[in-house]
Amino acid sequence: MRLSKFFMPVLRDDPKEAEIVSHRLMLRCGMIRQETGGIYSWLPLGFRVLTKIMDIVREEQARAGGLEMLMPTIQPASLWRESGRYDDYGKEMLRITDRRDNELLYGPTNEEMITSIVKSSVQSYKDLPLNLYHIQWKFRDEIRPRFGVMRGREFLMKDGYSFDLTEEAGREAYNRMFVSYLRTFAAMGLKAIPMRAETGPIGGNESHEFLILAETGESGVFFDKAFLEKDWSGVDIDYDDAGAVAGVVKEFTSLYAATEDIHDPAAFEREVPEDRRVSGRGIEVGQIFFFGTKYSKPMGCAVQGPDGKEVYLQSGSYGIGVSRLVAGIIEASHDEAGIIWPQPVAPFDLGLINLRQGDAATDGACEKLYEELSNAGLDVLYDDRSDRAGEKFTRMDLIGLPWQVVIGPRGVKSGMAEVKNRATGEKTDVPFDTLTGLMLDKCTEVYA
RNA sequence: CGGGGCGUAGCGCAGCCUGGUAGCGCAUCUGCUUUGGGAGCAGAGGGUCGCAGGUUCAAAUCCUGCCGCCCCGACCA
Repeated sequence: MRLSKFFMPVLRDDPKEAEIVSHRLMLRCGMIRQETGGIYSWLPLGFRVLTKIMDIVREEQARAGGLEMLMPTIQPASLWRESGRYDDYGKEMLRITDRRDNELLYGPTNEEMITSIVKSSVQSYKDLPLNLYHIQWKFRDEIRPRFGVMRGREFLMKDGYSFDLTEEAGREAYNRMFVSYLRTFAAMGLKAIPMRAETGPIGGNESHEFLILAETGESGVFFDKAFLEKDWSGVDIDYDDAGAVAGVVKEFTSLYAATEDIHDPAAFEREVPEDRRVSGRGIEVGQIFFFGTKYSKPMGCAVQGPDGKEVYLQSGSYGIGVSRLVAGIIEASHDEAGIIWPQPVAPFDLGLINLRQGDAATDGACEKLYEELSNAGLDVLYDDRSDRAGEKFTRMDLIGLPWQVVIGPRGVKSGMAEVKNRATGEKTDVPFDTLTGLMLDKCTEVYA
């Protein structure tokens, strides 16, 4: 992508409404634009990151047996009356009336709808297990939306639902999602610590929240230092091996980790040696629930078992805050100059900077490299604008692509490009003819 | 919902107290000179001063009502 043809309205000054760093940087980079309180447009740069995150979610869901589908944003109120949540949900639910006076709502989550779908289409235990998910916009009319897309009213969420015949099978489904979440966040370059959680309005008997550490996080967290020492990328798993899956879950849940809501100081002190106790702040990026028959029973979602008897399905639900992750990743990965994208979610693999746009030799070298890098399959943002060098450097640092390839008249003379690692700031001179190979290696390295 | 703050050009702000018909920086456009970490000079364009009433010869400025946004708290992916 040529910057001259891209839409990336970068702001030179900090917008006054943005307090926290991710919100500020997202606005400054031209990733998002607020339309009204807690509701945002995603501009091309931001949308690219959102898409990268969705790609990773889809890949890991597929691996763990999740089937993607798409349910609507608007739901009939009748569905929610069946589960009894229409009245429980309160003002957070946006209620709408259509022209025929039908009561509708903008979905804050989809347990009812998915249960209804499964109920109407699944009659036999032979059709189980099922694990269905979608990535769809949700609306929760928060009392106080804030911090940009971190706590928006409209937000993009991956929500998945499992249906099993027995409680044991349901718990195995929960475990598979637990492990897949570890993998999903790790694939984005994050360490998301699973913490025992309250079930809230979703209900149920078991739940874990996944939190990434960030100073600006909304939740206070307490956990065993061992989490920081773990190698998340090493969670390679055979999802068909229930014992192995349960082993990973046990490994992660046997260590103390809790948010302030349910933190038990006595247990913390008992279970974790003093020098290993860590407290800090975290951002919740995912939550999983196992709630058994909480929805299947009131909604009559049952199948015939092998013995011919009707059995209510055992369910869980599994959410990932996709749009929140964009902000969460920035909170976890930035410096004074701007964002530092982990490679897997970066909007582009690298930025190519032409320091002297209009100079025939420099333009020629840049065009050639741009073509070469692109043909190699890399996603390149080519800064071909005629701005001054300083502005280009500052802007590229701000948007935080993992690698910068800098080409100016000096380098063209010596046949060298300067390659800068955004995270470390390290700069290396690389001959033009080996550049593409090197960048291809760098950009496709498994994220560690 | 309680408490605090803010709405003036694309962005950041001054002007308001003490009414006299709108200004600064950056950005934008044109030209020339520059060009390896947010250039210089010269010129130009751009604003129903959040909205609606009221007071006044005259309102960005004073009064009333409304709307929107941000921050702190109780709730949440």
